[in-house]
Amino acid sequence: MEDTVVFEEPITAQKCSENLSSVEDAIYVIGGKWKLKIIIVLQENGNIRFNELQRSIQGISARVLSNELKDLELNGFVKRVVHADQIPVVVEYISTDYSRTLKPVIIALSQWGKTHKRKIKENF
Amino acid sequence: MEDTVVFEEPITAQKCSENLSSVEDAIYVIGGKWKLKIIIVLQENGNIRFNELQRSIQGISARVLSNELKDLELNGFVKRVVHADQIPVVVEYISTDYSRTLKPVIIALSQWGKTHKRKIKENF
DNA sequence: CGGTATCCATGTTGATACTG
DNA sequence: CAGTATCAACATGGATACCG
Repeated sequence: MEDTVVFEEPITAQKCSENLSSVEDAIYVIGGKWKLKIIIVLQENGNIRFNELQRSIQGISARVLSNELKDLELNGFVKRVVHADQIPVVVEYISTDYSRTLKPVIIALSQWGKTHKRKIKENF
Repeated sequence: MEDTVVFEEPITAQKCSENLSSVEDAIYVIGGKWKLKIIIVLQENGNIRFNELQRSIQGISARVLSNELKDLELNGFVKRVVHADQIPVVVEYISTDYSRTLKPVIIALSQWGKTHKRKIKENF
């Protein structure tokens, strides 16, 4: 009548409202069209400059990127580093340790996205 | 020239653009403020009616819920079941097997959200 | 280069009312 | 109950120009 082995966190009814609120919190900070993408590119590159970053992310405008970066910085996912010793001043963005805690989320999303794409292709 | 053991998908530079595009695909279908929440509630309940669902999801309006459900149905995450034999007609929404493939994503987001909330509290 | 300011088009949402 | 229609309010986003 009962599973003897629990191999992964099951989605139980009790857990679920908790789940819901945690997922809500997560979506609140890393949701939206761009945030995770920026975080991924930043993790890929170690350090990257504004225009380079903009070029890396298809379709984002300077204004939106600028706003997103401010947001991400406030929440501790990104660090803005200014090299004032160079002229013209060089600004670099780097990902933080905290942004690396998102790795499991990124992996899960990436894997799901990959199989989803496969599924979509099969249906045509 | 080939890895003999792959123990977890590492975030490497080569993998990353692939990552990026997969995550993009995922966000495209399950992104936004409501979709994942609806999916979670549906998975929790097995079957649930429209107004019940609306009450379960804090702050969503009937119009938005209706649109989201249509979208989710189109993408195979939700099934709309009409019990025409009852008067007035009862409509129930149930989650599909395909929506269950999102379990790892939900778990990852939920766990991250939980520790994030903890972190935020500590900083005050 | 690394942004910001402004304007404007478009999209999204909320409130309310209404229907079968 | 299970939505839909309508309209107004607001948010978001692109385009362009501009600045230090």
